[in-house]
Amino acid sequence: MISRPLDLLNGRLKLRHLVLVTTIAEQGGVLRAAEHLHLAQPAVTRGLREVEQILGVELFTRGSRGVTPTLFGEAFIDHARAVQAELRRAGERIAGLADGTAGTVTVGTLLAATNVLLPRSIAALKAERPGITVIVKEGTFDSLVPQLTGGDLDLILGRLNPIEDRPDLRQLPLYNEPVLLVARAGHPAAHARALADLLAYPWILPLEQTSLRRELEQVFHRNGLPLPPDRTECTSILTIRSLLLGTDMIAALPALFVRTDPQLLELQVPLPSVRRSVGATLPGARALTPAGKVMLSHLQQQARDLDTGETGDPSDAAPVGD
Amino acid sequence: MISRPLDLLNGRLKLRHLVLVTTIAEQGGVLRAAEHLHLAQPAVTRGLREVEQILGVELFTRGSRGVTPTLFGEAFIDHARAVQAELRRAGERIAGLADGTAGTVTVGTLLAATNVLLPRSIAALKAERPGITVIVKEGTFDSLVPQLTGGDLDLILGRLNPIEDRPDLRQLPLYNEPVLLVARAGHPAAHARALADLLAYPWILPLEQTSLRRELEQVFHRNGLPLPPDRTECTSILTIRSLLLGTDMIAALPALFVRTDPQLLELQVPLPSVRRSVGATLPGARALTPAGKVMLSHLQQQARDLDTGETGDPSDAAPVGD
DNA sequence: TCGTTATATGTCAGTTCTGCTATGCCTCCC
DNA sequence: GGGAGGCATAGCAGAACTGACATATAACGA
Repeated sequence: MISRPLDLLNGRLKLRHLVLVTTIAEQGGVLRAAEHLHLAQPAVTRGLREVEQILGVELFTRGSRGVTPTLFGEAFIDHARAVQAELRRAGERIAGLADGTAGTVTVGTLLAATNVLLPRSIAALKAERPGITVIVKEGTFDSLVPQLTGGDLDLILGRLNPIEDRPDLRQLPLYNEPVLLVARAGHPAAHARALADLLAYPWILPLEQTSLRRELEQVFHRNGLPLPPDRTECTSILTIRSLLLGTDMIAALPALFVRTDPQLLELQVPLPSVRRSVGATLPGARALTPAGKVMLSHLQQQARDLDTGETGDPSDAAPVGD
Repeated sequence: MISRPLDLLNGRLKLRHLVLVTTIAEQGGVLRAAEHLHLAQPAVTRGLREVEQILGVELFTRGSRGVTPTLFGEAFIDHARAVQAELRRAGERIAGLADGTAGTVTVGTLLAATNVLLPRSIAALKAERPGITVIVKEGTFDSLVPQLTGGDLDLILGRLNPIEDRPDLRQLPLYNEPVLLVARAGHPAAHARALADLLAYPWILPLEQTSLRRELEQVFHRNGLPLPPDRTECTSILTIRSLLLGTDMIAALPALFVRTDPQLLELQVPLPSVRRSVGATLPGARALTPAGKVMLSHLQQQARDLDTGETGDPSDAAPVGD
């Protein structure tokens, strides 16, 4: 007596059958369903009989004033509605992913962009597309690149590193932000003008894996100076700031950190040879996801705003290469 | 930039497309999917392109060692799987409803059958088809009939009432169970042999709407007796039992109540004219649901057991236990 | 009893679907 | 640089699907 559980995926059942059944149920009659679907009545009747034949049960009892669902009809209508709802969701999801209304963008960030550019861009993105999930992963360039090529990251944001040896990456400059030497307000070397005058103080340097560190080492080297003997290596920006405020330490930090913090002092020793271009590093092969594109466009917009806000100072034009 | 949310129910998308996509995803390649579906490879390729054209996005990136889902592919595959799962459930549900593996049966019950027949039948039904939900509604025949014809009940179980005036009902006798006069063990009238001897005691009678009440009145009438002057009307079996045990009241009850309760005493005054047939009342028009049919078949089986058990040895109509 | 309302059935034409075979074009791997 | 594996494309024939029209049938109500 127990029949086998009906394979509805063998091709006989069509989606139109589901639409048909739910429409008949909603309209309460074959005729009304027909006009609602812009069909002639026999087409609807036949469609209904097809479904009933496929299922092997009667879905509606035909009355003289329309049709009413049977026990099976009630059950099947539920499932038919569920399927259609699922397909509607699928459509919305695909459309959302395609136009960047939904989706996820994962941004790897170096120190440079995290202070102003990234928060502003996220805020702007969220204002326009609340459906996009943003994930931020902090790290060094070397630790983020494998995640980028592996597909875990959509883009890396930060001071642009040389990538001549990485043809699978491409870079997109966003704005220029000089690196400044920084100390607390009231630091004894506040008015120093030469790098040599700062050697005696303790320094906070970036980790050796970072390109900023390498560039700083070159700065000392070109000036014929050794690295400062008293060194702390640190990437945690909160730690750096506390150290700066609590001691006489000196650090090299992106300009936007300093200029948004009244307790920090910009020293008058420029670092002209340090690359100042901040931008996004993207995978060369893979195309950006729609959500990633939207994020990138906001990054570009916010970067433009930063640059124009900064044009009062004409001294920072071209990045220095080597 | 925001596209309209993709109508996937306009007839272009087919269920086979969904199967196609999930199979390709599972098999990791068009070719493997093709052989898994017993198709040639071009058919699969074309089907995939159809879906992609319908959705307007690429679902798989074609590689040289198969295909891998894109962002959209991942999303769409989820929904496609959900749809297929829903249809599988629909198939199981319909099949279950059709063969009585699932579903609901709602039984209206009068006093008579509730003690032994119904519990046993429910137990047997549940043992065979745990998926069937059983709902029991107690009431008088008159109150249950509208629910039966209205579709709220599948059948009414109990002492059969005359229904000559109801052509929209039909009855199915199940077994015979006499109505006995009952009192507590040790009742002063324990050995009375005539109805007249019992008139002086207080009686519990069924409500006036019930047919048993009418038949009892006829019994008194035929014996030339008035109704007992001291009367309580009650249908609650628990109340009746307590009253019987705690007082000298007399009641007319189905035999199976008395014979399964050692504290109750069967009086030696028979009621031969009271109908003894217990059965099911069914709607004449509507067909029984599958679950209803299964319930009815168990009722018939259990009724047969009761009848044979009673012809062999009337004393051990063992209760189902509780 | 006759019209009204609704569903069922038969027939038919155009279109789409669905499968196939044959073949082309990549990319990776010897 | 030539297989081998794997996806894309073209063309085609038969099956099915999908729709319409005309008409039959059933139930209800005035």
